[in-house]
Formats: sequence, structure tokens, C-alpha cells
Amino acid sequence: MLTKGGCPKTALSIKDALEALEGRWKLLILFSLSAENKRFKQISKEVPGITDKTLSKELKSLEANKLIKRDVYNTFPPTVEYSITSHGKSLEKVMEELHYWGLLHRKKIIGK
Amino acid sequence: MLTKGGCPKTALSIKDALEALEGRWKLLILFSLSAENKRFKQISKEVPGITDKTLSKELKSLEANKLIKRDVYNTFPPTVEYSITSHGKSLEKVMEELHYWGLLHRKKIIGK
DNA sequence: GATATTACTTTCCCTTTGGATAGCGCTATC
DNA sequence: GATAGCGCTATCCAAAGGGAAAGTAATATC
Repeated sequence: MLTKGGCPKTALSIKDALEALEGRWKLLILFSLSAENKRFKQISKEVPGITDKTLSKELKSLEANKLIKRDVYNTFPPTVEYSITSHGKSLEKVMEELHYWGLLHRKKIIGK
Repeated sequence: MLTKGGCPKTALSIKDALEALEGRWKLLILFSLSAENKRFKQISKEVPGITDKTLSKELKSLEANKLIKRDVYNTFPPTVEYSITSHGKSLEKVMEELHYWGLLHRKKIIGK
């Protein structure tokens, strides 16, 4: 195990990560954007249960942390395209591990 | 990339994982317990900022998901020992990846 | 007999979150 | 000229979350 259990410095960096990703939406939004660039409405359709207000807030937070990029095109009706940044892509492994663990967890606890 | 971006089934398992781990405390508690078994007060000291009420609630949720185990010894004052289960240990890789990403994120965004 | 100890639970209260709904600005379509 | 489309923002209000502080049980210690 590379991650030393209980080490305070390690705990701090885990805390940093959790703060940037807090809530139940951010990783799901990032995951949806990791497939392809999307517009606001598209994301809201692909992330079930999220409201416009919350989505708008989450997107701002993700942008502030440079995990996604926002491009506005001067058209009508407005076109706003969101894309994942390289920093956002660096979360791929985290999402992968979460994915594997989620499967395991469902088998073990949820879906018995 | 093994995790296919945008795949709905993958998104579902990520959602499962997020639901079991939601909030900013659970992973930190698990991380602290991954070093050694601990009692209530010890945990509350090692997870800075958490209140008794919240810790109590989080521990219950972790136990319900079989991520930790709770052992009560019939002593006075009471002794209650918490330990991580094998299912909890299966989160090691998630924590590792979060740790690495947290370091990266701090370098890139927080600590400039 | 006052105090400390542990692992909580309870109460009070304030802040944050989150849903529902409506609206705006401009164009194209019916 | 009514309506739909997009990407939000604003408002209102109910519900949930979370902190502070005190209480409890039984024993040991001073």
C-alpha cells in the first residue's frame, strides 16, 4: 500500500480532493463531459434528477477549479458549450476506481 | 481507458459509490481507521472539525454499509472500538487515487 | 461528595440546500 | 402574433444539515 493509513499529510490531500469534488453531482457531470462536449440542456438530461439551478451552480464551481471549460457562441438561441479540461481528465483514474468500487458495492450491499 | 466516458451503466455505478461515500467526512474517517482500530474520541481528534453529533451519524452510516465494524466492551466508562472491514479496505485504491489527485490539484489550483 | 471519564443523544437554532416556478432576450417557425 | 427554443437568473419557501452546549450512565479517584 502506497497510501499510508492515517498519515496526516495524506489525509490533507484527500481532503483537498474531496473539497473540489463535494456533492453528488460534480463527478457525474465530469463523467458525462468526458465522453464529449455538451451543452447545458444536454447535461441536464444526462444527469438525472439535477435541477437547472443546481447544474448552473455546479458548472461554475467546476469551472472555477479549472476542471471544465465554458465556450459561448454568439448565436440565437444562445449556444454554450462545456468541455472537460486536461485537469478534469486527470480525474479519470479516480472515476475508474469509483466505478469499480461502485460495482462491487452494489453486488455486496445494495443488490442482494 | 477502461471506463467508457458517458456510458449510463458506468455512471450508475459511480452514483452508487458516491451515495455510500457522500459528504466530506466518510472517507476521512475510513482513512483514519485504515491505520488502526480506534475509539470514538480518538477519531474525533483525528478528523479535525467534526462534531460529536456528525461523527455519530457518519459512523452509523458507515456501519450500515458494512464499511466499518463496531465492537462494544462492557466496561466503565464505556469502550467502543471501531475497525475497518474488508469491504472498507476495498476502498484503498479509491483513496489512493484521491490522494494523488489531491496533491496534483493543490499544486495546480490551490497552492499557486 | 464533587469530579472526571466515555460514547454518545438531545435540544435549540441558524444556515445552507434544493425544489418549483417564472422570466428574459432574440430569432424562427407556424 | 403566439409559441418554442436556449441558457441561464431570480424569487419564494420548505426541508435538511450542522454547530454549540448540556445531559446521561456507572464507576473510580481525590
